[in-house]
Amino acid sequence: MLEVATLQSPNPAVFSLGEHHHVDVGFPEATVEEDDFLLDYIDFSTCDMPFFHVDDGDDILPDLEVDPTELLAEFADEPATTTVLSPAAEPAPDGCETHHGGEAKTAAETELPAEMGMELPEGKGETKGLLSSEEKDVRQHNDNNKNNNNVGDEVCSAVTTDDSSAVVGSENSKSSASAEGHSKMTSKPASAAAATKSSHGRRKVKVDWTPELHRRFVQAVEQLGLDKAVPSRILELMGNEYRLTRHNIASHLQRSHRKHLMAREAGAASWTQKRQMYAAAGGPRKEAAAGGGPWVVPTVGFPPPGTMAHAGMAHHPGQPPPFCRPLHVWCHPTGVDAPLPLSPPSMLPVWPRHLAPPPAWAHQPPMDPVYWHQQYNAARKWGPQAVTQCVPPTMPPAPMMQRFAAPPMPGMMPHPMYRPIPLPPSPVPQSNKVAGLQLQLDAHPSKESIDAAIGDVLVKPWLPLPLGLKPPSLDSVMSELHKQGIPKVPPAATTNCDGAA
DNA sequence: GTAGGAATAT
DNA sequence: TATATTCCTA
Repeated sequence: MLEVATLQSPNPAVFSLGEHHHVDVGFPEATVEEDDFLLDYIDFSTCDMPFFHVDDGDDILPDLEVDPTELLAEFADEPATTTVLSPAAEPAPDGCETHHGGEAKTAAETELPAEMGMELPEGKGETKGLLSSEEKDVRQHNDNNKNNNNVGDEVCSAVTTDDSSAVVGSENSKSSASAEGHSKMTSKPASAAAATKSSHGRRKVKVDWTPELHRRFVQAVEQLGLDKAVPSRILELMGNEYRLTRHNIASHLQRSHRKHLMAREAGAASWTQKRQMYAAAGGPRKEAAAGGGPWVVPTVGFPPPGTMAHAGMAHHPGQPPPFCRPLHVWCHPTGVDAPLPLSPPSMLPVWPRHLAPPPAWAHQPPMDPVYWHQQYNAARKWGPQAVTQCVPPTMPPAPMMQRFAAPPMPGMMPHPMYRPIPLPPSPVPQSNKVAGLQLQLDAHPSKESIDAAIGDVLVKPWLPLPLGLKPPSLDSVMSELHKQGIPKVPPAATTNCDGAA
């Protein structure tokens, strides 16, 4: 028998936006709070809603894009395969046996070692020039899956999604053993069969990155930390229940990152424009009387609209600034996880109303050098764009407005965050001289990294410094931090992550 | 040989 | 546009 349970989420994913968030996606170690919190880690850029609202639980597996007409046409050319594959003609116990039976007699199978399913290289490693009947088999079963919601078929469809899901190993091993045992005609693991099918020069069946799948992906990225979020590791964390390949992950990662950066740039342009408009207007506007609500132009640079800090930039004076999601990580391409439209987009807080205020950690960054090392690496890998600002849910008691990312989750890598550094006088009056602290990446940077960061501030349109003002010196930064009670830089942390002092 | 990631193809 | 595939590099 092929494994079935692993191909379905143990518990149907149920999300709600109510007061008590029932979040259960069957993701290991994910408690309700953690999971929910993870969602809020994600900068939905345009997103103010959790990734998705899933209550059907049936659409967990990646959908496979199959054109039935194409299948029919293909099968018309291969009668032998067609007859074997017909579920009606051969109602296999698990819905897959017919599938494997069909491929059993192909030349492809005879050429393939039984071990292929354990680790089939994707891409260039694919076997080429094999027969295509098996792939067609798979496709037909995929089609059946969509129509029948058959568990067994679901297994098959999941299998077809991938050719080398064995990266994780354990589950695949089970699958292999099952596949081997379930049919005399199938000595090959299910994934191997899929590999065969996808190895005729024909493109693999697309993985449909459903919201659930994407969410798992994001969770994995979050868990790993941006600097360690590489396809193989992501794949490990996601498990192989979706039968994804490293290339699937890599492709999605690449795409997501690209979108992320594009959104950043677009937002940067938007922000620059707004700032210019503000400058032309001559100062903060008071719109409360006009019914539009008061807002102030930020005193420090902010990421583009939709990012946390951008949202945080617009808070009512004297009131706690809205909390912002710290990590700008990718909405689902379909937009199902996209936020409700903000109106005006940049003026609303993004901290979910249904959530309790974040805990106190939001006000104080961890001082663990390892942590900052990770932040540094993340910034190095993803660039300063990957680092976003975040404001605490409530104004901290200290006369310093710090903006830090979400707290390190148990067992999770924390996120890049900004640290406060003194900000030169801003166009907006500051009641406190440290109220305009600008946040900067890397809590304990080397002087070089400070300079680099400052340079970035000067360069990045969304981190503008007032014209004619010079960035603060390192000494002034440290002095101010010391005044505010922030521990001095640990010696070990004063070096950058390359170990250079 | 393998993995990551950019570029390119579909 | 989303995804797969290829190619290059480390």
